[in-house]
Amino acid sequence: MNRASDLAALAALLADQTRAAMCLALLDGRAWTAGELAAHVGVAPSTATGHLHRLIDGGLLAERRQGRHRYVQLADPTVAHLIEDLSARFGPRPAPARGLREATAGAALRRGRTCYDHLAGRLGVGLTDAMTAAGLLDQANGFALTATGLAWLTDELELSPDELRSGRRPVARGCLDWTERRQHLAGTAGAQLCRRLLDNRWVARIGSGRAVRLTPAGKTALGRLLELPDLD
Amino acid sequence: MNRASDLAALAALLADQTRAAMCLALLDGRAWTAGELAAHVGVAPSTATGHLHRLIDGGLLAERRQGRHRYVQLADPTVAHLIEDLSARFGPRPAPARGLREATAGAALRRGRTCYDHLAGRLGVGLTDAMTAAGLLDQANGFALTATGLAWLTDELELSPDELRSGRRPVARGCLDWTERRQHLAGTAGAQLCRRLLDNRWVARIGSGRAVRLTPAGKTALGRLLELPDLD
DNA sequence: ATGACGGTTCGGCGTGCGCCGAAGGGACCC
DNA sequence: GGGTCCCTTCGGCGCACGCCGAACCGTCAT
Repeated sequence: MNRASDLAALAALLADQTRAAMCLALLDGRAWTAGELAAHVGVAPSTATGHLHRLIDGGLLAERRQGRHRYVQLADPTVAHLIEDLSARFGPRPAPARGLREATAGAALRRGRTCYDHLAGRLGVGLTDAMTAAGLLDQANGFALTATGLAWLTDELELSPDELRSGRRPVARGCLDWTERRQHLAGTAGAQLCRRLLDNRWVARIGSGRAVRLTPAGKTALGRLLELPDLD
Repeated sequence: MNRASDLAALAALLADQTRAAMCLALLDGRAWTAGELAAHVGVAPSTATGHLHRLIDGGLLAERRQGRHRYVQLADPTVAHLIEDLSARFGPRPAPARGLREATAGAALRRGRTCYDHLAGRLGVGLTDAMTAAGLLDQANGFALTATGLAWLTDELELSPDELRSGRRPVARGCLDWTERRQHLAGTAGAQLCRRLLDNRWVARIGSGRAVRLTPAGKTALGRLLELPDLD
């Protein structure tokens, strides 16, 4: 009985179109100000304040006050995973693409983007497939790094073994992509890998959104380590 | 924009206490009649009808009409996983346990139960741990069967390899238990394993609910295959 | 045929909640 | 200090939705 009200209360946080749009925007993993979010989802600042209160009280969002700004972001990776999981129940949006500007932006997003803290889009899925083909990842019987996969991350990409297995978060887990309808690597391994590729400038952000692209340097460097498919 | 309304619409289905209670009841994986559900959650039959309509239209539930009865159950395993995932965000309910009857029922549930179509509770977690210790399951770098684990299921427990890798559902996946706060085996492997243990009468249902127990026969048989921990 | 039963449809009631604009309070800049 | 900016609180409006009881419709029993 009480369990049901907890579940209902949690679901109610996402059951409003405005709050849902806020959470989807925050899936980029970055901190937004209250005003930015209000403008992005198209409501008055006062309305946004109320929504943010509820989301923070419900534990989905975390806030950081700084001067006269109030930054807000997803409380932790499990929240991002929850929202991705829920979103995955809908088919890929064919993207109406009204103008050339939106069309190319949509195409860039489908090509590669960050999904909270790891890589998604064709880039994320392609990388995951390449790692699977190389025997680094086991996708057939679940979703886990193989022993060689773990060694590859620490030796070739110089990720810290300690950071990889920190906390309760699983090292490797699948995250269902809403455009590709395919699993891609998430978990701490996915997050660390994404960070390393960005740090190395093998992958770079396009503009200020979630879209990313493989740089020429990244293409050659990764090509030496894996059999990369053609990522358009 | 449209994506947000989809997400909100899906969440709205679970955002009502009555519908949430219905879904939690259906987590036992069985088909309930509309009247049973109405009585269980404490609303009038007419109210239940409306809720069931929405849940079915939203794709969370599937119906099967039979004579003057209308049976309803969760549409597919991904729905069960979704609800379990959401529920896992709350701590374990300490179970107020008003009377002896409820206390023992709660204890039985914590000891072992089915979670939609696989085993949970201490039994499910213990079995998962034993399989991990035996090198059948990799929990450290994700959640996947090892090659020997796959062979064990087909050779020792005579599960059909074809059935194991049928459809889009992953063979092995972790499901977070709300009493133990630990992962246990789900996915087709978890479902097939549960079915086999019930068929063998190594595990038996207690009464008509979700509670199950290890039978003496099951204890000796499984003890030959694994290093089973003490399951109280 | 008659009645019991499970489920559904419909109308009506109450309320919870999402929205806004106006007014107020800190933080920052000059 | 004055002005600007970001955010918040408050009051009020209106819609959406959850609830029930009454009436109705098949199905199954006797």
